Amino acid sequence: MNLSLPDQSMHTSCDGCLEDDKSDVMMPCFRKNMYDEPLASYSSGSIISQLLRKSVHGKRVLDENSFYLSTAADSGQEDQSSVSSKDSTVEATSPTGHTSAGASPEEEHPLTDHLQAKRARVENIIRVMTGSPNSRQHGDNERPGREARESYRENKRKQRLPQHQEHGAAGVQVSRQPGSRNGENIKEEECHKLKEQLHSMQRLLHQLQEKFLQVYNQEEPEYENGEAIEADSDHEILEENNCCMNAEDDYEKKNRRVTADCKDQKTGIGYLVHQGEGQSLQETLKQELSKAVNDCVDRVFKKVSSAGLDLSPQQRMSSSPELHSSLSADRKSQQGSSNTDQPQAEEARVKSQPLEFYESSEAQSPQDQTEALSLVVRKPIAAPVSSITPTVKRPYPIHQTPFQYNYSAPLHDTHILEHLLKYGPHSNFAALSCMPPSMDRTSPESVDLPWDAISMRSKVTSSHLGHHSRPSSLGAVAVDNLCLPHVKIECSELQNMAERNPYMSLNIQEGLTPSHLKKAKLMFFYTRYPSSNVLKTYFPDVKFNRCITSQLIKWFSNFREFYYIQMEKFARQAIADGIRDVKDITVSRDSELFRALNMHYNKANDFHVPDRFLEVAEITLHEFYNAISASKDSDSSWKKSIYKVICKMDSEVPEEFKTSSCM
DNA sequence: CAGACGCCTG
DNA sequence: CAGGCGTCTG
Repeated sequence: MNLSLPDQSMHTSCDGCLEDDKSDVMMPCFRKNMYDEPLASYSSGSIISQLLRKSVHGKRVLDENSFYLSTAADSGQEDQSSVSSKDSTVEATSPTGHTSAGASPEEEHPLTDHLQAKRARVENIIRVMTGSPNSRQHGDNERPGREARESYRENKRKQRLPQHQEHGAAGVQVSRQPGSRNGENIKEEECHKLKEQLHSMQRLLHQLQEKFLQVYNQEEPEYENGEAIEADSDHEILEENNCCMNAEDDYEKKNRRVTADCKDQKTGIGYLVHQGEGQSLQETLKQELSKAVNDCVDRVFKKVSSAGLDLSPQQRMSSSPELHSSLSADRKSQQGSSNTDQPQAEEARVKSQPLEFYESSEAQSPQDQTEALSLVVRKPIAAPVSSITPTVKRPYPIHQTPFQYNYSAPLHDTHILEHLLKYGPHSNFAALSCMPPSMDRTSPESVDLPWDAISMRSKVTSSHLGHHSRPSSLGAVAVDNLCLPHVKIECSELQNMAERNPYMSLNIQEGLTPSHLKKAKLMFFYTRYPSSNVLKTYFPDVKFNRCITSQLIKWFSNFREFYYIQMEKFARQAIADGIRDVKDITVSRDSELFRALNMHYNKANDFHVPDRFLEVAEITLHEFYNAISASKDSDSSWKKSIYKVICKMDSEVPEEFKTSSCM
C-alpha cells in the first residue's frame, strides 16, 4: 500500500482560511474551523487572565451585558469571514472606549491591579450571565467607558446573583490579599473564579431547564406529575480538586442541585480539575462552563426551532451569510463586539478542547440500544463550544430567562440551526429528568412550541425503559438516558477511566453521530473494507462495543453496496454504449460515476477525494465490465471475485482521520 | 458460536 | 441507512 496520498488529497476549498499545518487542513475538509493555536499558547501562569483580557479586549461583551450563545468550531469559512466583517462593523459602533480601558491598563499594572482586574472581569462575566438580558441592551453604546476595574467591581456587588456568587467572591477577597500571592495562589484564585462562574452558569442552566420543563409540561402534561428527578449524584469527583478547597463544599452542595446535564458537565469538569496540575486547568474549567451552558441552551433552541422554522435542505446545510443573518436578524444590532481582535485566542481555546465533554448528552445515549433504535445518535452540537468571548445571539429569544452568554468563538446560529434542522432536536433532554420539582410552569411563550423530540425516540422506550432504576416520567424525552444496566456500567467505567487517565480527555461518544457517519463516508474513499481495529483507531472518540462496531461495519457494508451497485450500473452502461475495450473506460473527476459516488460519500463536496480512489473505482469498473462482458454475471456469486480484488486495494486512511474532533 | 459479509427490503 | 436473514469462517 504505497499509496502516497496526494498533497491535495485533504485539500479543501477553504484551505486559504487556515494554516498549512496538515492537521489543520483536515478540519476544513469538513468545514470546521479547528483552530490551530494550541493551548500551550497560554502557557503563562495565568491562562484565564489572558483569556479574560482577550475577552474583554475588543469585545466589551461584559459591559455590554450581551452574552450570546454560539457554537464555536463548526463555522464555515465563509461564516468566519462574514462574521468577522460583521463584527468589525459592530465593533465600530460598539463602545470601543472600553477596549482600551479594559485591556491595556492592566498589562502595565502590577500584579495586584492585574489580579483585581481579572477578578473583576470574571465577576462581571458572572454578573452579566446572571443578569437580565433586558436590563440592558447591547446597543447601548453610551455606556460609560470608565475604568474596567471600577466597573467590574461595582457590578460585582450590584448585579451578581445572591447566594453562592457573592459568597464565593467574598471568600476570595477576604482570604486572598492581593499582592501577597504567588503563582499558585493566582491559580487558585482563578480556579475559584471559574467555579463561581460554574455556579452561576449552573443556576442559569437550572433556569433553562425550568424553561424546558415548562415547555415540556405544556406539551406533555401526562408526564407532569412524575418528572424524574434524576439521581442526586452518582459521581462526585470534584472533591479531587485540589484548589480552592474552601469553596469546595459549597461547590459540591450546589452541584447536587443541578441537573443531570449539569452533573455530567460537572463530572467532566471534575475530571478535568482532577487532572488539574496542568496549566490548562482554568482553561478547561472555562471551557466546560461554556460547554455546559451551551449544551443546555442548544437544547432550548432545538426545541424552539422545532416550533416551525422552515428551511430548505440547502439552507439547513448552508453556512451562508444570508442564512446566518436571516436567522439572527437581531444579532448584528446586539452583537457585542468583534472577534477580529483576538481570533487566534479564540481559535486556541476552541482547539484546545477538541475532545472534551461538550456533549454530555452523548455520554448518556444508549450505546447498546437494540436494533429497534436508530443507531445514529443525534448529536446536539457538532462543534466544540468555546469559552467566553464573541457574541452571537441565539436566533430565538428565550424570554424570562436571562441567558445571554458569550462564547469565545463565533457560535453560529446557522450551525446550530443547521444541526438541529438536519438531525432534529436531540432527544437528550436529560436536564429535565432531574429538574427540581419547583418549577415555574407558566411560560406563555413556550406553549406553542411543539416538542417533537419527545416522540422522536419513542421506539426505545419499549425495550429498555424498564431497566432504568428510575423509570422516566418524561417518556421518550429521557429515553436516551435510560441506559441499559450494562450501558450504565460502561458509562461509569468510562468516567473512571477519565478520572484515572489525565490524558484521556476524549469526548467519548456512546453512540455514533452523523458526524461519525460523515467521517466514515470520507474514510470510504480510502478503505472499503476497514477492519474493526481500523475503525477503532479512527474513531477514538467512540466508545466501542459490539453494537457500535457492528453499526460501523454495517455502514461500510452499505457504502460498498452502493459503490458496487454504481459500478455494475456504469459497467453495464459502458457495455450498452458499445465500448469494446476496457481501456476506454476511465474514471475521472468529471465522470458521472465519480460524481455519483462523490455525491454519496462526499455530499458537501468539501473533501478532496484522493486520486487513489479514482484509480480503485476505475479498476472496479473494469472488473465489472470484464465480468459482465464475459457473461460471468450469470453466476450467482459472480461479484465475489471482484470483491476479492477490490478488498486488496484499500489504502491507509490518513492520520488526520484519527482526530476524533475533526467532525 | 460469534463475527463478518452480502443480499434484500423498508 | 437500518433490519433481517443466510452464508461463510475460524
